[in-house]
Amino acid sequence: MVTIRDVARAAGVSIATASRALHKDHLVAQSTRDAVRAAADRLLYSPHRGARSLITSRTHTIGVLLPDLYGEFFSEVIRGIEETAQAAGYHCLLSSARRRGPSLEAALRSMRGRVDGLVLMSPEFTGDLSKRALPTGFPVVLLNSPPTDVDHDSLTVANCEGAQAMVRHLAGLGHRRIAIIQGVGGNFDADERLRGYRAGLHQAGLPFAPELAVPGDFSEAAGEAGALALLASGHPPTAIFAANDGMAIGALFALRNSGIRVPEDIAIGGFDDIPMARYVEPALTSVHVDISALGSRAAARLFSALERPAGRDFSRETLPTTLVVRRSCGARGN
Amino acid sequence: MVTIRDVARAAGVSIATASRALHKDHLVAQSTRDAVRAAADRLLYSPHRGARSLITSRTHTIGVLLPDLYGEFFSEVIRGIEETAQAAGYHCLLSSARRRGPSLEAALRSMRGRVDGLVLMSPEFTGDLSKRALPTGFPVVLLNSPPTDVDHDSLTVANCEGAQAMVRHLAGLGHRRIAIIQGVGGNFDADERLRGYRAGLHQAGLPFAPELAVPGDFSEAAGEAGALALLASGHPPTAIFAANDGMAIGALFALRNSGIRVPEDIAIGGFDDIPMARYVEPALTSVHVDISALGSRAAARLFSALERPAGRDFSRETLPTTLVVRRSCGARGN
DNA sequence: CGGTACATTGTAAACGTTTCCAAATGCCGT
DNA sequence: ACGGCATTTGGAAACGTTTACAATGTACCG
Repeated sequence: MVTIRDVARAAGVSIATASRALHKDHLVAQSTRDAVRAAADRLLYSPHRGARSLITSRTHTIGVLLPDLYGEFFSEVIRGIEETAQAAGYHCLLSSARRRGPSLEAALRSMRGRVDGLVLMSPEFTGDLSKRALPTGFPVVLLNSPPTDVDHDSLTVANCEGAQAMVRHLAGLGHRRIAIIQGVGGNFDADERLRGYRAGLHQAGLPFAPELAVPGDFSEAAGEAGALALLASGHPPTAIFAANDGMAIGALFALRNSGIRVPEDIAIGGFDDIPMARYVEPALTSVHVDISALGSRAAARLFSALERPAGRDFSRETLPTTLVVRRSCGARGN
Repeated sequence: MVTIRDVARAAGVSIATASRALHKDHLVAQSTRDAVRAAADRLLYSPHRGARSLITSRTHTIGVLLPDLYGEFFSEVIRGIEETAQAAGYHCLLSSARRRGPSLEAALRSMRGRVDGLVLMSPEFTGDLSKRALPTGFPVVLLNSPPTDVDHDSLTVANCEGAQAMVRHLAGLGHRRIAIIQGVGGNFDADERLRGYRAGLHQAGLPFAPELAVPGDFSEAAGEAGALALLASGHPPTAIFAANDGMAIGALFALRNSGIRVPEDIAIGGFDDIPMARYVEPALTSVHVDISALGSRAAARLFSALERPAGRDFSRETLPTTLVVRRSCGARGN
């Protein structure tokens, strides 16, 4: 492993000069700079980032901690983050913490000294563990976390509004029995989408019927199960709002297998508008979220926080959602 | 930022003792060990990994370098890698290098001193740059790379066999004009699948017709375009083999929009069997690859290489593929 | 009671960088 | 000719760890 010491020796200078020649150009003579650069190239030198970070206390790496890695949603978030990070000259240390609590805390602590900041998506984040798990003042951008935490930047999508728009749209098509397949309880996104669902019902003058709100966990399998449960309930709904596209696609699958036509017999709407949504049959009506932009913006926010280290006020931004009407909801013209 | 020095002072011992108390249990008295641990807990100490890696020359991090981050395939690979890494106490440094050449080389070099080893998926990897970009002897596991490189472990899927099985299956259903929507040229997976396609044709006694081999790039959009091109060609095929599921789904979409029934008018087969394959309509016949296991095994292989540092012989393993018959190919019973 | 072995602890070097500070060199103005 | 300044360089400290080695104390054995 070739170190800067080897480069210095090869170029016939001290390691201090070698170090300077490799970045701070103006402090070193042109000729020695060239010599050092040449030597470095020849020896295929590349600096040991760990050692550098020790002295500069900058790792040029951000941590990315997600609740899970399955599915297009997280995939797109990661893509957005990584793209922005790479453009800014940063690396991404990726980790998934399946549940909160000690596991999340341990994951956070194990990142110390490895990352300059953190993008943390934890819809179940309660805000209390940051004190224990993170050095105070450590730059963190929270993704889709409850608004209880005011000590960090945070980025959310307009869950409630989006869900409400979806339900309003379905009601506008004449549906009076609109079911929801929920996300997992205690999850901020899930709760907000449920809230939007209820608000939409209320706005349309429809009652909230508990038997039309079935549980789920954002997986395709849960969508299947949810749809089947609704069918089995004797008095099925005429429209189903799934709290994410994965479940909507699972529901679509289950209905098709049960001989139910979508949208003629039952209309379906999803949430997130993952890339796959437009390709399924029938194409899925969904609440569009610019997922990769969510990641992108989170990373960008983090980098700007890394520039202005302290004394800044934390912001909370909500990304807008838009209803994307496709065939699965049965609106005419699609 | 609390260092081991603070912990030592708080516990009233030297930093050496503090360090020892935190892992090498047997070299320190029980009482002091407890005292140090208590102090560390109280101060929320967690060691600076960069500093530690400097002396141990172990980062407990592996680099993951993928050609792209879009789509379920990469997403599943990442999931498999991360899961295994986490179980082994390792972190993942994720990066995407859109093309080979300087960008890939730079990405590799920028990882020096940050990672203990590397999982590198580069289907266009030519093997020559490893000398320049990587220290010799640096543990690397290649994913889906051409077999030209014998200096590294490598993991591949049975591309050729899988494609061949698919074509054989389609031919067995009576199809005589079987088209392929190819992957991007120069890509190892793409080339192998094309080779399997030709072998399958040959085996079925069918000629290779150049006009039935349209280009693609593994994206849904390419699948759409490919299918439309085949339709526009005056004499369309009766079956289409898309070199991955993304393109197959795109093709499905295009055919549906063109009023072509699948599988009645045209049969379709894909490759990879991404999770979404079974949910589309009609469910997609595909060549199953255990994608997350691919990532998992790559990581496991890397870890075992990290144990036995040198002098080992490099292995090349090929993951088997199995044909999964669903409705899109028109086989009876599905 | 002296010596040896062991258990426990501390001192200091090392890892590969960056950067502060001082030293060396050459140039200029007076 | 000489002091002062600018430019370029090197020595050495520092970052937070781990660990080889030395030092201390204690117990046991003869």
